[in-house]
Amino acid sequence: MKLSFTEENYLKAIYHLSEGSEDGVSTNAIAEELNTKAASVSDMIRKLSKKKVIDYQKYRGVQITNSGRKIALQVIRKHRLWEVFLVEKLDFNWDEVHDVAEQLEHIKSPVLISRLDEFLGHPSMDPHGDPIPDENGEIKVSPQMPLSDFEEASLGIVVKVPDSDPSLLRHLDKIGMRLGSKIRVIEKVEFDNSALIAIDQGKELYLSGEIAKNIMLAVK
Amino acid sequence: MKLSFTEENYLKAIYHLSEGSEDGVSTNAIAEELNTKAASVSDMIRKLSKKKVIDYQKYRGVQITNSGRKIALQVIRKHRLWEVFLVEKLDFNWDEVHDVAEQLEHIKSPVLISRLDEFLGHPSMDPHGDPIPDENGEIKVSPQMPLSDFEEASLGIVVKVPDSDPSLLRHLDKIGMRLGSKIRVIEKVEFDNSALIAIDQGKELYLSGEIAKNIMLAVK
DNA sequence: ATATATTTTTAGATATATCTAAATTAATTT
DNA sequence: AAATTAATTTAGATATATCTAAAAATATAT
Repeated sequence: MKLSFTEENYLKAIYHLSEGSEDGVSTNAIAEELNTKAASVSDMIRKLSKKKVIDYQKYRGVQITNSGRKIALQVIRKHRLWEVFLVEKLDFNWDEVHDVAEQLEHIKSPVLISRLDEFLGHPSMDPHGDPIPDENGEIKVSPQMPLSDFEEASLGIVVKVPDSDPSLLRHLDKIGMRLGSKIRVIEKVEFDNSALIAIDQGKELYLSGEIAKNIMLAVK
Repeated sequence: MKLSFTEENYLKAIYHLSEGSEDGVSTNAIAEELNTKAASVSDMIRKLSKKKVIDYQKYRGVQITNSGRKIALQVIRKHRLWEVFLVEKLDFNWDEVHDVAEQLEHIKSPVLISRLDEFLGHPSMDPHGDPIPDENGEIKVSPQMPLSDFEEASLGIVVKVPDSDPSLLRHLDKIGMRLGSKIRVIEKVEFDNSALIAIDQGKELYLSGEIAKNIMLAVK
């Protein structure tokens, strides 16, 4: 199955949007995710449906098929392996890799990715803590929960952060939060869902609810 | 100046075809180089001309401009650096890298290439002996001549081989010829332009004229 | 259950990159 | 210099990926 650059991006978006919910993915949701218009999405949905990578009934949203999921996971695998390469080998910061990986993930080569995987030592996660699917599309997910759902006086380890927002990642750099950081949730502010935390036993600081819900901590 | 994937490929082809000759590059020559039709080339030539990367007068062929040459050389720089990466870091053979590099050369990232260049130790040539232009598009060329032009009983070092023909490269592997190989031209056969040679003081063998004219040897 | 709002699809355009076939221009031969 | 051949361009299609505006279907509110 050969998909174009654009088709791969649609499929990836549909995969991400269908994670953690059984419902079909709506046209509008896809349009928003890809910064395009619902009309364009309708067209593309028809194409992808014809290629059997999604199931689609008019006005009922789409569901990714097994073969579609497999393709999406291979694209995601490539994206995350390239991110590891950029950070580990080329000294990119974690906020600089997303856009470049968005391009690199579409390079077509049967051998390139397996060789890259080997060169990098078969990493299990990318620089933001997202798991890297194996050649068969299998993913190992560790149990985790957003910082915002942790209770007062609880402890956790940062295992995942959003990968596509450089400004958030630079802010995390500034406050010294990285993968593996030990977080103590000291106090939760009901008014705005912000939280007072300490990072690696350091200075205490407030984290907005918006950030807190995007930081995933390991659940033992 | 932003060029599309396809525009970059046209410009690269025009650059290669205009090397070593002052004449304009013909529409047909470009079409053949890119395995497309003259009609398509005519369309693209108009576009590139409007962008001032080539000079063009109807029916008179095209000349690459300074700004066009600069862009072409940056694409070539990327292509060759990626080839070095694939061979040096990912253990690709020299006959496997061309097609992948054709894709990788179009990745747009201001920092990626300078970091890659540094990671690779600022290499001066690619796996086939082609020089890698620097950030300013400067190329250092060593004096060289095709094996076919060497006289009987002369000696030379292999400094360059064609990059885009895997079958030739695999053949060179088989006969043990690589960059740096010492070549002794023992005898030249007038009938078919083949040559009897010895590689690295090894066994003697005949090389067809077709191959001999594609192998570049250093001139003292 | 009817009216209103929202979502989704269709219809019709635009832009890129390609093609074939026909027309035009240039080059070559006699 | 006219005829022939070759090269190049134009005209008109096709396929992809996108858009806006209008129509149709579904969901929500009263």
